[in-house]
Amino acid sequence: MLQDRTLEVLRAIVQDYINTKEPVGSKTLVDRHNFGVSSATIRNDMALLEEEELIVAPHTSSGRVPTDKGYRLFVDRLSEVKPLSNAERSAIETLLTASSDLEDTLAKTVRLLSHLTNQVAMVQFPTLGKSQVRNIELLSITDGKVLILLVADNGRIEQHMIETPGGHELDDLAEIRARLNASLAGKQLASVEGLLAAFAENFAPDRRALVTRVVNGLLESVDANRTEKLLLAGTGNLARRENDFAGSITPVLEAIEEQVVLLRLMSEMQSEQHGVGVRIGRESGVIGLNETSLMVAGYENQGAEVAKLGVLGPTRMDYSGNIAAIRAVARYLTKILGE
Amino acid sequence: MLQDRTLEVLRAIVQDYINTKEPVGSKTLVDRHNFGVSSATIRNDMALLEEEELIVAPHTSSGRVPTDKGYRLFVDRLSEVKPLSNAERSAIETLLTASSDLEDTLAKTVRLLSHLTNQVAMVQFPTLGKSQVRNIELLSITDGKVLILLVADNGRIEQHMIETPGGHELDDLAEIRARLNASLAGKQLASVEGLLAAFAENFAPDRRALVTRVVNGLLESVDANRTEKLLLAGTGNLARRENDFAGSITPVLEAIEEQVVLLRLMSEMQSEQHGVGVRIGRESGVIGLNETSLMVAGYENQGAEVAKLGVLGPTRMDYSGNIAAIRAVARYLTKILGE
DNA sequence: TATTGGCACTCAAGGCCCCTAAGTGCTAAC
DNA sequence: GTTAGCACTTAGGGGCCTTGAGTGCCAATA
Repeated sequence: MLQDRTLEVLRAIVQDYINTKEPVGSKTLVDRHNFGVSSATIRNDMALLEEEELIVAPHTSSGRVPTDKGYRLFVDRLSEVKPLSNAERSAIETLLTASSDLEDTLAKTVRLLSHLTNQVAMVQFPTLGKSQVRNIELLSITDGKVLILLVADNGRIEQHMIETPGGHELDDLAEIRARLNASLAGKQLASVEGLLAAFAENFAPDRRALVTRVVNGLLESVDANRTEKLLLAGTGNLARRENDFAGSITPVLEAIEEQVVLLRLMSEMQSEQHGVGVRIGRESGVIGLNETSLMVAGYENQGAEVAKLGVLGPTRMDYSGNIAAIRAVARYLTKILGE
Repeated sequence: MLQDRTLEVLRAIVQDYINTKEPVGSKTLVDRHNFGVSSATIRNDMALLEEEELIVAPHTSSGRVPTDKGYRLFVDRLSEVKPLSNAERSAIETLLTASSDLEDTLAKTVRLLSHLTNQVAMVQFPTLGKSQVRNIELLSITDGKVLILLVADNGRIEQHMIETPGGHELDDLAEIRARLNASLAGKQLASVEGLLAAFAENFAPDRRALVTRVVNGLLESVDANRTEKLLLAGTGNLARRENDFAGSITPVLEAIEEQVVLLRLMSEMQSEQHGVGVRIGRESGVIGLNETSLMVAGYENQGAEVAKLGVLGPTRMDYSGNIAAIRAVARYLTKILGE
């Protein structure tokens, strides 16, 4: 087991490396922090840390750099949540104002988070999984087109256009709509598929084709919403930190565009430290994200976690500060969604 | 006036520079193309081109590179549209399939375009400017919330949530909806504001508060839609071409995120060469886009141009090939939207 | 036993020098 | 108008050296 001072040394290395961007050596370390011991002692500690694969030396003779494992230990056991500055706090409160439009609110949130952290920020749309159907509407757009509208109680609204080749009577639509709402309103979205299994059978045979089309469209809506949506901001910050990446940032930008991967990762991540989940470097298991860390926290609506938000950036990032920012934004978003 | 051969030299310089990424000199030029004259003659031609500021030498003694003005002349007078390969043609036809959902179709389009050109691709949503109101719906979501739905005849659907603090009667909503549709259906979106000026006055005083809220919400919808929407793909390609930028790609990524600027540029651009509008380097007047070129073409729906699509990349790009790809995609999109 | 000073060693980075390859402009001849 | 020839320029690469920050190890110390 590593001694206390040795861990302090690790913490100092992580912090200095994050600040200076330079591999940190024993001499500079004792200069900057007052450990009360000599650099030779620190060297011994560093040898231990290196043995544990918490730090590495890029070249035989230059300072040390934290490994993924080192960052992990730092995040898990050594970092304190850096309290937000007043400026940050007030930025959150002024920029993040309530709006009845969910998309507006989330767009503001993601921009705010990217400014606070100087990283790429991500906000997931509320998932429909646990939420309920509030309303279903069927709108006749033209003779051959019907718009299906699915309103969920998490504020999310999905629209899906279907075609009705044979045309459709307004009365029929109204009836289908009424029966759909009767069957589904207040029900869990996850249960919709089951509830609609035999839905078409209640209709006269000559209308079943239309009903089936509507039902399929609705199921697609539900499904499209299970496929979560993501808002992003601050991709420019990635280029600004390019030197933090050994290779190119191309694969990172590609992973970002391929939102599916990010969404999967976000869903898998459980909150760990201080309510924020962290994936460091290769922990994500995604090739393009080898050198990036993700940090996410959940936000709530009506008492239940509905989705996540977080940031993505090079492994060399300010974990303490970002954890604080993410937590604060998640809490504040939860609060204004509740209003 | 520049002679024919001199212009041929410019074309050769542009093409070689695009291919090799190296400043091109007189000797290599005569090696690669058979001009039938010596390198000394070419040198004279190059001196003329330099005088006209069509090319520059990065350092006193190395090959020449086209200027923005040089690219411009190339695009306007020297480039031929490179016919698409069969592979490209079939890629367009297989990837771009009709779907009744506008967003789906555009998302596919933008990805396709980015693959064809290896650049950042952009597709603008149909603008509402010239299009008409097809339908307006008011949906009661909860007691205090009403969802306004604006369906335009270009396939675009806008949703906007408003609050009704005092609650609202379903009958009232139905009446407002009916009268809104009576006044607005089939009318130009641009005229909506004028048509609604005195709309609230037709209602009993005790309902006017609600009506006013609905009208304001609807106007916001119309307005939100004038603010056009943009889909992007292929930002990773930007990083891949990073060496083509003297500075960082950060400002470019920022300009991309700040879609407003891009949208304004796209709207301003008129089709020039072969139906494709081109802005080269500083022509855009946008600081962050000094070193990038934009190329856009319009696509149509129901016989009228509804929006644009195009690509963005470093000024050193394959103009001929990209013009061909953009044209083809724009035409194909027009075609499947017509179905 | 943990800490320390001392020391020999390593190595990346930067400066310097020189050379080469590709290119240029100019001039005089064709 | 074109060309050969020539003197000149310069970025970039290779080689060489120095420097500075850092290391590991060891014997001495508290």
